[in-house]
Amino acid sequence: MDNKAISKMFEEIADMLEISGDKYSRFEIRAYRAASLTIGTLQEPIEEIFRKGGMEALKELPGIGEGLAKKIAEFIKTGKMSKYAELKKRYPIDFSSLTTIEGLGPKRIYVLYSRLGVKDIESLKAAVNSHRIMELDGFGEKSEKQIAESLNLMEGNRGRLLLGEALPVAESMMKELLSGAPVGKAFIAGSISRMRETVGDIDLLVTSKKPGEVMGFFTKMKGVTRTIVSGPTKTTVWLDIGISCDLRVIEEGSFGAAQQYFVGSKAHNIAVRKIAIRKGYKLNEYGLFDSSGKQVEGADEELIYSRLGMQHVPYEMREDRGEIELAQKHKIPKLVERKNIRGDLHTHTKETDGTSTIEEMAQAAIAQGYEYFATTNHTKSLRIAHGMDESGFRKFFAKVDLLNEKLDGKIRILKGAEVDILKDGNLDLGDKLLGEMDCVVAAVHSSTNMSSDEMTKRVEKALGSGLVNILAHPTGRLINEREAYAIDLDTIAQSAKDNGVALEINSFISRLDLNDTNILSTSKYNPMYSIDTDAHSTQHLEMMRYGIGTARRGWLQSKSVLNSLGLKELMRFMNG
DNA sequence: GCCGTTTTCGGCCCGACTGTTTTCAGTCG
Repeated sequence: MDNKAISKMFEEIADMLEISGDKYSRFEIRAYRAASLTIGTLQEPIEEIFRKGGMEALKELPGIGEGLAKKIAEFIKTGKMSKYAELKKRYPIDFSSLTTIEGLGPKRIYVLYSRLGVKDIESLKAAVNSHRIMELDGFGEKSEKQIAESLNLMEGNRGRLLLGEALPVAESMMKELLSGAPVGKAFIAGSISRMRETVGDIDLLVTSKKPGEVMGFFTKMKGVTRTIVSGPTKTTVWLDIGISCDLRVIEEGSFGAAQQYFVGSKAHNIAVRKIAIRKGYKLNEYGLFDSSGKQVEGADEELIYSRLGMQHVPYEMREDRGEIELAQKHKIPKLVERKNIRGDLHTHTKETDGTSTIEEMAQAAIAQGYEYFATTNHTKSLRIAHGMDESGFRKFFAKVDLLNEKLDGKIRILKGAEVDILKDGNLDLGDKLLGEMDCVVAAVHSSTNMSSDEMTKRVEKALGSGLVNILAHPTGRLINEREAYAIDLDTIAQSAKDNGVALEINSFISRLDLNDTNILSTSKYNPMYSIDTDAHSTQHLEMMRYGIGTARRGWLQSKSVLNSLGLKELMRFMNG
């Protein structure tokens, strides 16, 4: 994907312009940084956008105009960006890695380069070891030590964590703060609150009249390995899980404004603050202020949006992807919620690669408050997961029948399978058995490196079989591990709609597949979506919230969610 | 370099913390 490369280049161009001392204004530099943010957080490949819509489509992206669109097009077509190359010749410095060092920005990196020849991490390490950094203007003993520490930390840095890894940690920290420190309200903000699939740091927000005490408690909490910065309102610590955690302490009267500010995203906030300015206000984390400097809103987030003529925006939508305009028109959709979910349609048991029995899964699903759930074990060609053949399924289903009787309507277990879509598009179980099942989930698990054309045809054939109800993890990606396989989701979404097949939003923390942008882009075909956990144990049923978060990031409403239907309507869809 | 209910020029989001330059620039989010 070129997105990362282009985003990095724009950021480095900004860094180089900043130290060049040339005629460039700080606003021009800011424009490059804004564009870098836009492209870096884009989840559709930029070359795809360019291929479909050309220069015009590029210019529709926030912060991209004529000039930058040209540079992007140049890079997509030639693999080079002349502006970047020219500057790089003048400054052969690896800004993108050096700026990851705590306390180093372009200006100080340039000092290190011109005085000590530092141009990458290796030469920075050498400079630290020679103890020559502390002698430089603008540096001192502390700066050198901070750089040394940050270099050490780099080795253990895990980068962005999965949402499903970070959120439970944030929740337990929140609990510890509430029970041990003098705090009133407490709130998890940042990308976690927006349910982004990966998380770069944890942002916590609390109200307190004794900020000093709160900060003291916070820096000694479980999992905190060192304090990075510490002031009266803001403290940053490093956690043993390999990311940092910010705590902001504010007063009750500013809680809503602080929420608005720290939920983000940055792009959303900048857009909202511009609206505030146009209306004669100033918005910051302490409140909304009129031209005389008087606070007119602050405690309640909803009232801030309302004062700006906007509807309250659900956290998951705050990415500056069109939600600002919807909020101004009061047309924010009512997004799907946990309480709409009436069952889970993709789960496994011990019979294949799960670790819980069907009885345990049933009890756990009852505890979730579900009306139904589908047990969908793997089929025979997936040997690694001990996939079952026809006789295995028949034996298992006999057991399910007995259990359904025993449960006496407390929950309905639907008999199903996660059937492999074979290389030729055929399904990995006999039609007769598949036809008898309540819920057939189909998935690609093998031969994933075929062309987009072949893969699309393969999956289309399966969807057209009349036997499939749900297409599981449609792109096959594993976050931070494996790219999506090549497939044309537009064709697949249309085919799913035509064949009465639901597209899965797989809630497993390393999958989240479809992802938010996939949902946004396939919604125009109006297919149904099924938010499932792919649980391999009873605990995994808890992952439903990540799938719901992803669905909400894709602006999904419950009317498009298959498993928000009651059992009767669900069966009508399955048999239809 | 971007952008427009201030629309083709003239603005451009806002504040906290740190180290070191005795008054603030650089960095960060």
